[in-house]
Amino acid sequence: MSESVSPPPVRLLLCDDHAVVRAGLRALLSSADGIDVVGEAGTGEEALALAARLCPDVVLMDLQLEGGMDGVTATRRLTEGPEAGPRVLVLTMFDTDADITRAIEAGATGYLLKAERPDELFAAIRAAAAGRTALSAPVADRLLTRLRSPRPTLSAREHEILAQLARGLGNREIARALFISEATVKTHLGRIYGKLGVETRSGAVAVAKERRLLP
Amino acid sequence: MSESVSPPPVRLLLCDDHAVVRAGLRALLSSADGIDVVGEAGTGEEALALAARLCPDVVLMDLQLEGGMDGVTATRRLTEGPEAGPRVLVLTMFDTDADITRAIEAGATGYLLKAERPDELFAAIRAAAAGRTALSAPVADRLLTRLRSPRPTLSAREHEILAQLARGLGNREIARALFISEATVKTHLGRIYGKLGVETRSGAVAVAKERRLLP
DNA sequence: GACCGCATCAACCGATCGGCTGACATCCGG
DNA sequence: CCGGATGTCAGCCGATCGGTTGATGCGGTC
Repeated sequence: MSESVSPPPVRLLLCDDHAVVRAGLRALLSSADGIDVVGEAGTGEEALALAARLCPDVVLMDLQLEGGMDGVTATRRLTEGPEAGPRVLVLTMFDTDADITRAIEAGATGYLLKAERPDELFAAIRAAAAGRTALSAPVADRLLTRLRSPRPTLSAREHEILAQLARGLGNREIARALFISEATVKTHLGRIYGKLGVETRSGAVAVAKERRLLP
Repeated sequence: MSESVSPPPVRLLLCDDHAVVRAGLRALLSSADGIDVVGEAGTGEEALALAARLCPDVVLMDLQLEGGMDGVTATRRLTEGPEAGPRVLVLTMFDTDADITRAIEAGATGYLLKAERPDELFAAIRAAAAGRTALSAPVADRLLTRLRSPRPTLSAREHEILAQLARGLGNREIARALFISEATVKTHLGRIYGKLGVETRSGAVAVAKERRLLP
C-alpha cells in the first residue's frame, strides 16, 4: 500500500423515520472503522436541511418515510443540482422493481436491503463514499431479470385510471372523474389488464398495491 | 429502596428478519444498563428454538417476518402452553388495528413502535420483564378509540374470501378454491362490503390492502 | 410524409356481479 | 332452552363488467 496513514473517515448522515432503527444504526456504525455518523434525520425535509449544513459524504436513506416527502423525492433533491451533493445509499426493506427503478432514477448510488449482513452495509457505505455502486444481491438479480425481459410500463393516463379503480369506482364514475367517456375507460382498463397480467379489476388493484404503483 | 445491589439483568432475545436492524438493536441495547441480549433470531422458527434453549425473560418480536411463520404465530407459540414462557414485547413499524389486536390476542405483553424513542424501548423491555404491559402512545390511542367505537371485524371465513378476492378471482373461482358454492361466496362478499364500507370488489381489495388485512 | 404509440370514442354481446329474499344447520353463551 | 352469530345454500333480476371490432386525432420519429 502506498498509504501509511488511515484515510479520513466517511461522514455519514442517517435518514430513517423510525427512531429506534436510527439509534440502532448509529450504535452499530459506531463500531465500524472509518465511518462517522454526523447526524440523523427522521423526515425527508430534515435530511435536506441537515445535508446542506453538514455536507456529509454519504446519506443512508430509507425509502419509506412517514409524512410529506418520501425517500425517492428526498434522494432526487439531494443529488440533483449542479454542485456535487452527497452520495445517497438507499437502505430499505423491499426489493420491489418499482422501488429500485425509482430510487436509481432519482440518483441513488447504491441500493441495500435491511436483510443484508451488517458488514455488507459497512462495505457499501465505503463504496458509496468512493462513488462506487453497491447493490444487494437480490436487487442486482432483479435488475438483470428486468433487462432480460423488459416490463411494460403503464402510461400516465393508465396510472390515473388505476388510481380511480383502486378507490373502488365503477367505469361510469371513473369516466366522470377523468372527464372522458365510459368507452375510453374500458379501453384503458383492457390495456392495463394486459400489462399487469390480470383479468379482473380486483386483480389489477392487488397487483398495483403489490408493486406499489399507487400512493 | 430496600435493594442495595442492582437487580439481575433482563435476558433478551431479538427476533427480526432484517439482519441490519437486528445488529443495530443489539448494538443499541448493549449500551443500556440491565439488558442482556442473549441471542437473535431471523425467523419465527428460529425464535422458538432459541427461546426453548436460552430461556430469555423477554423476546423482542417484529410482527413482519419473511418466510414461513409470522410474528403473531410465533408470539402465540411462545406464550401458549402451561409453563411460564418468556414475555413477548412486540416491536414493529405499524400501528394498524388488525396488527395490534392480533398481537395482543396472541399473548403479547406489550406493543411498541419502531418510531418510538430508544429510551422508551429500554423502559418497555424492563417493564415487560416485570410482567407489566407497555404500549406506545399511538397504540394506546387506537385501542381506546376502538373501545369507544367498536369496528366490525371480519370473521375468519370472510378473511379467506377476501384473500381470494385479492388474487383477482371471480366468484366461481373463489367458490371452487374454498369448496363452497357460488351463492355462499356472494353472501360473504355482501357482508364484507358492509363491514368495510365499500360497494365493489376493487374497493374491498383497496381497503383491505390499506388496513393490512392481507399478507 | 409515413409510421407508431397514445388517447379518445362507439356499439354490441355474453358473462359476471351486486342486491334481494328466504332458508337451514351449527355452535356458543345467557 | 332459546337467541345470536356464523356459515352454508338457492333463485331472481337489473346493472355492470370484459372483450371485441372499428374508427378518429394527435404528437413524436425515422
